[in-house]
Amino acid sequence: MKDVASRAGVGLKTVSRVVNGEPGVTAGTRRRVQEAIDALGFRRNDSARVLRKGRTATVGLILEDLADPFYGPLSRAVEEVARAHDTLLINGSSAHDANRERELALALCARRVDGLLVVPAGTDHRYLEPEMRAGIATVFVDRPARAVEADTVLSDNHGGARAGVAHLIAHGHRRIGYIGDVPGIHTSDERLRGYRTAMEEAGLPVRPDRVSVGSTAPQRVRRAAEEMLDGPDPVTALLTGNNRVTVTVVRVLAERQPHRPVALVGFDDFELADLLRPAVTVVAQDPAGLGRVAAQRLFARMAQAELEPSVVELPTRLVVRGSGELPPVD
Amino acid sequence: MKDVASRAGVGLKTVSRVVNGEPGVTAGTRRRVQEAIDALGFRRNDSARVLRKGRTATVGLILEDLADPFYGPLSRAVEEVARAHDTLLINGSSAHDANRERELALALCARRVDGLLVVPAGTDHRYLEPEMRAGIATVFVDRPARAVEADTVLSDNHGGARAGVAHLIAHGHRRIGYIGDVPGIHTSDERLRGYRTAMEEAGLPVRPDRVSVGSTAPQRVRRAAEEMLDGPDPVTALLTGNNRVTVTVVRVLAERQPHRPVALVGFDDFELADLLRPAVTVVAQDPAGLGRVAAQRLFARMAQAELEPSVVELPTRLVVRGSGELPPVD
DNA sequence: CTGAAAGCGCTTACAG
DNA sequence: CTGAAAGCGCTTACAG
Repeated sequence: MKDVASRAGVGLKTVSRVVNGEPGVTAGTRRRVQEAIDALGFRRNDSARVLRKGRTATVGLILEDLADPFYGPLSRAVEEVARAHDTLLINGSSAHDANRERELALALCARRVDGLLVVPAGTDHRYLEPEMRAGIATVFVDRPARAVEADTVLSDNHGGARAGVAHLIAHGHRRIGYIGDVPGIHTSDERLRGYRTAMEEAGLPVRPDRVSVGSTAPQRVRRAAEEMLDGPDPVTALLTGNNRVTVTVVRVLAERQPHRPVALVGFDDFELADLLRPAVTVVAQDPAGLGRVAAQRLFARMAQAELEPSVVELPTRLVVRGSGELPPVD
Repeated sequence: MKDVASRAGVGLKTVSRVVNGEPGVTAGTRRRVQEAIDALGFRRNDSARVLRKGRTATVGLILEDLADPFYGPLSRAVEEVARAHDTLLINGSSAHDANRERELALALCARRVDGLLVVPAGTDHRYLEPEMRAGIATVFVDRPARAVEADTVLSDNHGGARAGVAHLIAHGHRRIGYIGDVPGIHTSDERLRGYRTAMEEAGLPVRPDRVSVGSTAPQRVRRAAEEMLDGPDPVTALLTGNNRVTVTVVRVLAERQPHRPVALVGFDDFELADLLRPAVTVVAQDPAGLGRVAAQRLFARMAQAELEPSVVELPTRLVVRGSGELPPVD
């Protein structure tokens, strides 16, 4: 910038004005400066700009795994909102690891992102309190923070699971199993609670051998499903707690064809669910909606730091396709 | 940092040493500084650091759409390589728009990312030459840059499509159609070329009414498929040019069941392809491999700017599942 | 072992 | 309309 100024024979500030399209420069001067810029191949360094301005025009998004199809649309929706605010997005995957989440979040804060969106992997987010006090706007998505009061955008996990099980009950099922994710994860706990609620509302027993929570690794899910299907008092229907679980259970059921058909409702929609036979009935979340609403809240808070923390819960939607409407077969 | 120094009664440089864990500070001094840091809630500002150091420890990745399942694993693989180099990743979606690609790339360059990975949407990348000359390492992924010589990592699109069509021919098909993406996109052109090569090698005619390229919008693909299936001289097999096209064609074929079965090989693998009936035979790319290899090349170039530009082509893999082995039915 | 000065590349506040 | 000075928050190069 100094070189441009001396080459154009003007002051530093004039170059700055031209580069930023500010008024108060005669056409002639502007042209001379522009020529110097072109000749020297000058490109403004936004890092230096940031240092003076105090805003980085960057927000961070920490999620579990960018390769999971649930997070692609979520991240993309955040990006679109950020773009509308001329802001770039730094993505980071915690890989389901609380330490990695923390490292990433603090690295983003050290870069002074203007805002931070976090899908919590960890169970204690007090480490973010100093950052939030220091002015980094923070919104939690998909799961609430633990031990910290902050803006949060969730799906109605309890209501969705409850509706899914009620649907199975309405189709005559009484022996319904639940296979879900690791306990302690908010979404996982809420969906299990929804299962319990629906069962209790129908006066049905919640038997421990019909509830299996743990890793979503195919091996574990497969074993859990087989135990429920092959026991002495086998289930006639299943609710699966997320898309990873659903996919494995669909595989297990497909292998058993043309055995006794088992009804299935999956939490989370997935591509091609309608093309499977039977097509899979799901409780659909809106990942893009989660991202959009959370990002909008983030920018609102960035503009107005003194907002009261709010919790928003987005509705889920039961998508009827066939697998959830199979009648019970003993 | 100034406040910390005066509170601890030391110089600025000593604080810097403590913050960065550099040697040459007595334990007592270190402790005093640390106490001041804690008391004041000091957090180093990495933006300022960047300005002095010249490195931002950030790389950018521009792809088409983060919500597309092809790019999730690719982006994630880049992130892992970046993480191994203590570098953050800024993602940006061009949304298939050349102008948006350019805006994003230049915005990332203005922030002085150390490196840039680009899945080209545009057809002329000369706009990046000044940035590359100025020292921003750049690698193109999945498609080559136009009008610029640079590192490039591709899939073997021609070979993959050729193998897919040869597979259909080996199963007795002679009337084989190709439905692909917009012409002008490198991957699209190469796959079409692979189709032609295989047909010509078998002495089969490449008829214009059996080749349809254009938008991957379901509506267009559906019409293209129906024309080839319902014409006077209908195809007995199809090669689809990417995952978006495959999904739509699978839908069309499923709706026509139990009509005359049509063989299908899809370019790109997709989740649950094995659960469809028939399971879908595909030419699988390795999106994570593309991301990994490209990112490794990027960091190699960042370390050693004078490397000769190279082009790497990753192999594809034919995954036999059933749809590609259906015999021709007239 | 420790620190004062200069500087990274911009913008802000002010004066002319 | 234009520019010189100060400063954003660090690190580098050097001296003590």
